[in-house]
Amino acid sequence: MKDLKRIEIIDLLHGKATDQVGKEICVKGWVRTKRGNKTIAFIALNDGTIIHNIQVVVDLAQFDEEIMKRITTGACLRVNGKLVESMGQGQNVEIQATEIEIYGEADVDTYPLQKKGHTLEFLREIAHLRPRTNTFGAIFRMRHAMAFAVHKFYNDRGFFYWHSPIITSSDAEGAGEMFQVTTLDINNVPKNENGLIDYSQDFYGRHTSLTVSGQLEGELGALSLGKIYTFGPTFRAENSNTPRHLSEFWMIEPEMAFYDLEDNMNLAESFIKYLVNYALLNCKDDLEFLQNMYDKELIERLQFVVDNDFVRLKYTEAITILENSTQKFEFPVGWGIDLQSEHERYLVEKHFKKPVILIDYPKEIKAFYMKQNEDGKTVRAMDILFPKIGEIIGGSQREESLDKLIERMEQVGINPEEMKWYLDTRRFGSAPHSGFGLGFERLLLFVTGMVNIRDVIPFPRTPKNAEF
RNA sequence: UCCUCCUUAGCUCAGUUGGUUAGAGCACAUGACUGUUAAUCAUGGGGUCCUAGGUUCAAGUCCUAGAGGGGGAGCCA
Repeated sequence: MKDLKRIEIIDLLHGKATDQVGKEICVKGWVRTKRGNKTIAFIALNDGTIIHNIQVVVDLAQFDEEIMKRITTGACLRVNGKLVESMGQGQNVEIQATEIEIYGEADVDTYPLQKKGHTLEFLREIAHLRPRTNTFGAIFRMRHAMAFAVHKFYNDRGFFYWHSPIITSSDAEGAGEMFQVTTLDINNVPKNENGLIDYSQDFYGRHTSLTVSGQLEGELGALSLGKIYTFGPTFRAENSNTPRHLSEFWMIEPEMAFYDLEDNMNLAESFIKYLVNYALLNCKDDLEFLQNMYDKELIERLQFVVDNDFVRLKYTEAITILENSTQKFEFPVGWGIDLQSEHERYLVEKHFKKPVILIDYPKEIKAFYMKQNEDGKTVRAMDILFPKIGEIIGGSQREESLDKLIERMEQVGINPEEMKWYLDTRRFGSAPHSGFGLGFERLLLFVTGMVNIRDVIPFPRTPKNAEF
């Protein structure tokens, strides 16, 4: 077989290789469909670079019947052929095959993917093969684009990418149940004289867990480098079985010295708009596919978010709106309650019909590190609520006063002694600062139009499910 | 964790008041067709009715328990 340089399908279809028309080229990829008659076959070949396929035209008089039989949906091919303008409709160019090598066959009796559509539930059971479908190819290309855009956004604004630890000894982050990390033999755990587990014999000589948030370590970065962001995996051992929760997910947590809550909101809003706009500009083919297949208003909704200001509202005002609404709520509304899903949905989807930033929550329902307002009742918290997916961002201005922070920790039962390293930020050169966390997969739900969070991460981790 | 619905061919599903040999579409195989676009048409093969118990002359169908999945709730990002 002639040794030709491989050209990626994205370059063939997006014009970068138009000068190749009339020449013999090489493409490599996986067979999506094969159809045809006794004299001619059409193979739709996809190499993952783009959602579209290149059509390979095979004159059956020139190829052995046995080779053609082995070319089935899912097989991987190396094809040499002449790039020509297509004689059929549906594509501009196609390849008239001269030589075909089969890299890998896909047995039709056992290969689970077919030409026709599958349910997302079925594809979840074969998560190791689903990236070969149009849908998941589009989603995971967009996942990459969004991750890249995150770094570009912050780099362009002078933020530093800060690596907070994945293994942590702090269990006071207060964001949820933690996965324990240990090398102790769990069948024969060493005990101390009090009958408790003797962690001094463990790998780190102490009790350790997987992080539930990089925020506390992020504050250390902000109070030295000025503006940092983290972007890494996060783990929560909550028994949450919903389409919006994973036990292993990715979170972006910027933290900025000298930012107040207003600055924090401005950053968060421009960040989300930047990401959505980046998707509109750079993921056009994939968005159009997802819109056609799953969500007819997807692109319109993304454009709406880019073009419109988010509503900014104090918690107290939100309670008033809810109390004055004619809507019947399952959970009663009153100042001091933690807003339920139905309340958030009413505000975002019915009352304002826009993303909403809620601020100044009662201190009792928020974390200890949030800055207390002068009213003595509320804290400088902000949640950004999105249609359909709910809370996409949670953040706050942080309490910079050492005394107030210690007082609040004692009120909620956290021992300040164990958080000495964190309190040192307030003890030495404390500064006003703010930050927030964005759930990466929740953002992906919004930009892809998917409705189940298990469909926007390659290998979802949820309670009772850690296959692959 | 709670509520609720679902589990029948490789996939998506039908299956009546419990009753003879469990069906369809797609996929797959074979054949037809000189260019198809999720090609089309014809023919054919293909079943642990989720698992374990129970009721009954008789269970895919009814009952109990379990497993897996969907949706909703809580927790949150």
